[in-house]
Amino acid sequence: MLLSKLVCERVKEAPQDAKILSHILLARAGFIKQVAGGIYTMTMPCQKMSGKIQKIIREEMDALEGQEVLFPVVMPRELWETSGRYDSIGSEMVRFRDRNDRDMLLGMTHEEAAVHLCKYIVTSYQQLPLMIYQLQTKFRDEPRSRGGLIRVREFTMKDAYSFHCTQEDLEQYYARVHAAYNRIFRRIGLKNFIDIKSDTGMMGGSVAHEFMLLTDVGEDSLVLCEHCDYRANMEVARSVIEHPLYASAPLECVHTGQDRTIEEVCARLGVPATQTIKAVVYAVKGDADKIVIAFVRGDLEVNETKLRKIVGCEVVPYDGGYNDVVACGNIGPYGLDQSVVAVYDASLEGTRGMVIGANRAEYHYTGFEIARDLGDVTYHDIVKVADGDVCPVCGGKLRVENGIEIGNIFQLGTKYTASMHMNVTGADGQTFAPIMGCYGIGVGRAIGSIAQESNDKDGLILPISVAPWQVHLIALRSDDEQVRASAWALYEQLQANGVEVLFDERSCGAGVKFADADLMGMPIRVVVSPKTLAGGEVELTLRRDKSCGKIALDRAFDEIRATIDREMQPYLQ
RNA sequence: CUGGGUGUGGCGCAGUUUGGUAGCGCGCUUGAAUGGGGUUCAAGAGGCCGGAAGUUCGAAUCUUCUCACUCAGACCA
Repeated sequence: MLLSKLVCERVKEAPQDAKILSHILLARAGFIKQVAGGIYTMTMPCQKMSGKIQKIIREEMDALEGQEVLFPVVMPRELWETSGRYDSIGSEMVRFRDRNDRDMLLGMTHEEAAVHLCKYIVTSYQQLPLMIYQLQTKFRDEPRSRGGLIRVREFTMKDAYSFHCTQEDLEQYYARVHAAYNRIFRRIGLKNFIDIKSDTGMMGGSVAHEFMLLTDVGEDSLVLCEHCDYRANMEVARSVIEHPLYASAPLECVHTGQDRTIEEVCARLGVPATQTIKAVVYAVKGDADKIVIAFVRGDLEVNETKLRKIVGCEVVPYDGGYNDVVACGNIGPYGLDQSVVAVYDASLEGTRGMVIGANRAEYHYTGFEIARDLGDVTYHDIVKVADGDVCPVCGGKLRVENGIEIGNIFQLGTKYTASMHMNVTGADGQTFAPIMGCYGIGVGRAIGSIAQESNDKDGLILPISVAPWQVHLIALRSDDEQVRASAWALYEQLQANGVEVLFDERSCGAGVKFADADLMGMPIRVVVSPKTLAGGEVELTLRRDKSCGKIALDRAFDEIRATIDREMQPYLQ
């Protein structure tokens, strides 16, 4: 490819709206161009990179006996009603009507389509296990896209669905996919990634893992143990809560004035935050009158994902102002309005001598003892793990880090096969609903992740396994007849022998060419110039460490090929 | 959805307070010089100032409405 013809504008200045490094670099290198919020055109280099990532994914999926299919992007409402998700998924799913006024939608995931495909074809246990997968554009109307390719509304995704006779078989296969995912991410050149236990969210199911690239700009919080291999998404992470026990005291109503926050009340009463009970108020989504109050120890934070699971519906922070139920912010478990749903965190079990809101303006109770004053209540784990907490597995210290989700795998169970009545006849002649797993990888996000992780001050450093071109050939002083002839000859020889070359044959200055090459990040740079030709040589530089050497012109092709082979080694399976 | 910000040649921005029909840098075109890290000089091309309505003799600038993008939060396989 000739750089002069490539539709890919490199710019010095980052777009105003690009905040994170991967976005800035991909935009500056001309790999992406925004069309609308969260919607991008990928230029040729980016598309080639996407293709190489997809190829690696295909190889790994095929090695798991995956069958590549292509599900439709547009599906009718009825298909999604069979699983109940037409109603349960919110406005992130695009719905529209076709010309016959029929309700349609854009698929954001394809469990329904996968079951639809298999339920009519797979009727015997002898056909299981099987896995089907696709690489396809997904559209999700994200409430807030951001970060260049990291979080977009339209993107290419690999999604895979497996069907099994037994849970054991699923688990065995799941482990194989797990290993394949590690290979995929390693082969596309990611380094600092891990897998963690995760919430199953709208997918349903029980066991799930997310693959996370560790980076400060990650949107997910991860809890990692420094001593053992306990790793979990903040949404599901647990920790051991220390239990300071305070002296028992009679319940007493005290005036606390305008003090409402834990800090203010603690300061006034001279107690530590661990001796208070905090009330966090939520409204049930879609039913503004229904209120959920989460009670946790004063020093802890509520994990809304955990809370959501316990109350069984969506909750959002309450902002309806103060009223009889939400008395001036002084809310406490004692004498609480019976109309609210109260959820008690496990950190409160057995506590005594605690300070709580009095459900009355300007007053708190002291000496609250939950078992004595409230009787039997059910405790749940609804708190957020904090940095430095104690690991629930080994007692070590937990660390909180940020990560980008680059892939996920779920053990779905029979949620879809059962609701959609997929029945398979077993060896015993009885029918059963197969157990499913599903597995996703976002291709565009992988590109963003590579850009985020692999770069230096001059630009991208693309792993050779996914770089759009293996070689960035530069002719310096292309007005020089000898340079032009040699560079073109080398370019044609490389191309003719299957080496992917981006050829900068423009007549501009050396600085411009080097800057472009550094920014675009091809792994191997070859320079032909009057200087190198004077010694009968060309120059070969590796982008990753800028290590540079001269090679004889007549051996250039072989050297380049050998370098490519050597550089590819770490990325082969 | 809540709260901020921004819309002016391809890109990054100034001009808006105090109305008088657009300016800078980069990029682009042409020519010359230079020739291993975004080089220099000269000459050009390119914008109905996001959109609509209004105020005014006159609007990028003032008023109202609207759209888009964006940041923080909420949300999220």
